[in-house]
Amino acid sequence: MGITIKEVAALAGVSAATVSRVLHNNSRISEKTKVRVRSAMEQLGYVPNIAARSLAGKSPRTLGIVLPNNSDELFKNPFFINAMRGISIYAQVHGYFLLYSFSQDEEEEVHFLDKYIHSGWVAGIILLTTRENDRCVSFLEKARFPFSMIGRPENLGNTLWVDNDNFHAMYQVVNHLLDKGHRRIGFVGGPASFRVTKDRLLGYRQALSGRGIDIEESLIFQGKDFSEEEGARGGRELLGKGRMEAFATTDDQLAFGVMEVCRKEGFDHLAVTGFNNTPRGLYQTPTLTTVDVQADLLGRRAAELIIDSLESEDPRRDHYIVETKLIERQSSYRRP
Amino acid sequence: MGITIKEVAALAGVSAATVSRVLHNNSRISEKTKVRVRSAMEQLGYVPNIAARSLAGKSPRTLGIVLPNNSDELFKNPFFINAMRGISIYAQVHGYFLLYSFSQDEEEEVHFLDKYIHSGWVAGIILLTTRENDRCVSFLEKARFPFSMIGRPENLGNTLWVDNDNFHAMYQVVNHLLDKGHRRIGFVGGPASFRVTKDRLLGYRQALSGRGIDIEESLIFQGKDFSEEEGARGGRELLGKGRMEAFATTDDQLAFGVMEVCRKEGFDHLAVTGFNNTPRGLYQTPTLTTVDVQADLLGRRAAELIIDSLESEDPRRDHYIVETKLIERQSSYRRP
DNA sequence: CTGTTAGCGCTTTCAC
DNA sequence: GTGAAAGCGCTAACAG
Repeated sequence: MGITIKEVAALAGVSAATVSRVLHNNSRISEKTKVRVRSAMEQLGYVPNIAARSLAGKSPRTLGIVLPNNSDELFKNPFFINAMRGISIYAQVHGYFLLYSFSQDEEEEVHFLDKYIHSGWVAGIILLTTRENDRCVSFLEKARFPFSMIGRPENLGNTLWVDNDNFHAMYQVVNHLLDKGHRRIGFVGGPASFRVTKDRLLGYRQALSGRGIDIEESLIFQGKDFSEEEGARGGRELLGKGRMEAFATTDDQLAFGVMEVCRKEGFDHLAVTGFNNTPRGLYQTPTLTTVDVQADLLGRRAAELIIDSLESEDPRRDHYIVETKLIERQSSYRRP
Repeated sequence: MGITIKEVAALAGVSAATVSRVLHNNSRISEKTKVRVRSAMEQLGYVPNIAARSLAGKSPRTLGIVLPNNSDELFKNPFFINAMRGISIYAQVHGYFLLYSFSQDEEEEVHFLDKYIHSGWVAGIILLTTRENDRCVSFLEKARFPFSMIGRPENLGNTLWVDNDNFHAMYQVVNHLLDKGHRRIGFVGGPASFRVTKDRLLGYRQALSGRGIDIEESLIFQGKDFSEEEGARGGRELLGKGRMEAFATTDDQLAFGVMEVCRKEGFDHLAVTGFNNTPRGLYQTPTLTTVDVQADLLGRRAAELIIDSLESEDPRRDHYIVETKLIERQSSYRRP
């Protein structure tokens, strides 16, 4: 397999225990031996055997990540891969490995978590999405296993989380639409059970009432998922409610669906906005105004939270709010 | 952490060794005890500690995957995430965990492999891409560490690999273009050092000469990478070579670049084809004819090869050729 | 068929 | 400051 601690010890002329101490930067070890041991490790290309370390009671320095597999959202939306990359960057610097798996549904997710936890393979978990009454969250809390999550938890106990200010993001979007002169603005969101949907809906409501505009409940559509099809369904439904001016959606896929319907029905001048800044938005006509949620930064922060909490006894923070960026493109502007 | 083998043994009234034997389906163990042990495991919710198992000389049942981080190809092209999912599906069934990391460049890739190997954390590696004189391949071969790869290796010793028939795929594309009546067809490829580029170029050559068409070397462009910008550069260059009719590219991103240039220069009737079937191709005008390489199946097969070789002494196969699918859309048809 | 025992590589008391 | 020794949970001879 590889060089063991004993071989390093032999070359450096010390005991295995000493090598282990050098490895962990133990304070009471002479500079001289430190140097000697380090050069021995260097020479032999020593890499600690993680299994042994983990067995001996140390953290395996590995994080588990569960990816959803439902829908093709995963592939059309670079959110997850970006988040994974963000996680990877921080994990790398801190010497953590990353384990992943795709799951079909919530039950399977919990199943994976169970395996992760009891296998002794991982020190902590990162959850990339959050539902209402998320079984993963409750499972991890019950097991008292360290984790951090993207998305704000229902009741923040000691939970580590990172999220956008979804309320504010949508508030900003709707105000942007209002600034551009649109008044009768519909809301096309994903499942009502998702916290993001709720927060964004709230932002929508506040933005309108903040400008003294009455909210028409019939202009609020919440789909079964975040797909283009649901977007189309929502768009069609709202177009049936009389003269529309704009659609604030909670996802680019939904927005694409709405745009498609508008095109077909001859309303291609209506404003539409999305969320997530997927590449395709750039190639629509008109180009899609959207919100960049900074998935990589969300991932990085989530990694930061869990790793810091694993490493230090009194971690400095338990959450981060990651800024969103409104990407103003053509689709939100007033067009003839 | 969790239930240990001893606790299971105690409950079942046997020794730890027996439990271990049941775990591994050892033949000479009585049905009765098997049942008893299994129910004990069930009751306690026993999950083997992988670190201990791995330390005791068993395979850690974990695979390492190195993802490229260069360029944003990773995010625009769902190839990798699809391949990862394919891998995950097979790995899951066979009880394998998956480790991943993103790397900046070849050097870092090798660095990761080194860590993977010597950490004792992984039993095998899957490489998702292959360059010419790939340092990862040579590194793994030298270390005699089990791996499988997507892409055909330079010299297939015992290497496990899976690939499309890239020659045939491009051969098919070019014949399709010829069938549609195009004659003066340019080639816009990625870096010449990649095997895929070579194979596809060969397919291009063969298809033309097979129809008795002279190959103009000046119509062959090979870019620095697979980006849209390089595609545009290639497109511009070829448009300077006189009247073109079609462009066979080796990647959708390249194709998008070519289409953009054609549009700008007033040649939007020229045919263009891509590779990889990225979602954006559907939303181009005209919609992009492309080749689906079945990334998920490539991944699944790669996992199959490495896991099978790890599990059995005489694995049945050392490679798979995964079929490609020509997706005929508007961009390859003759337009006024 | 099943139990006993040694040992995988590392960390961690406990001595010195 | 450093070494010796025990032990983490599991597997694999070796006995019986």
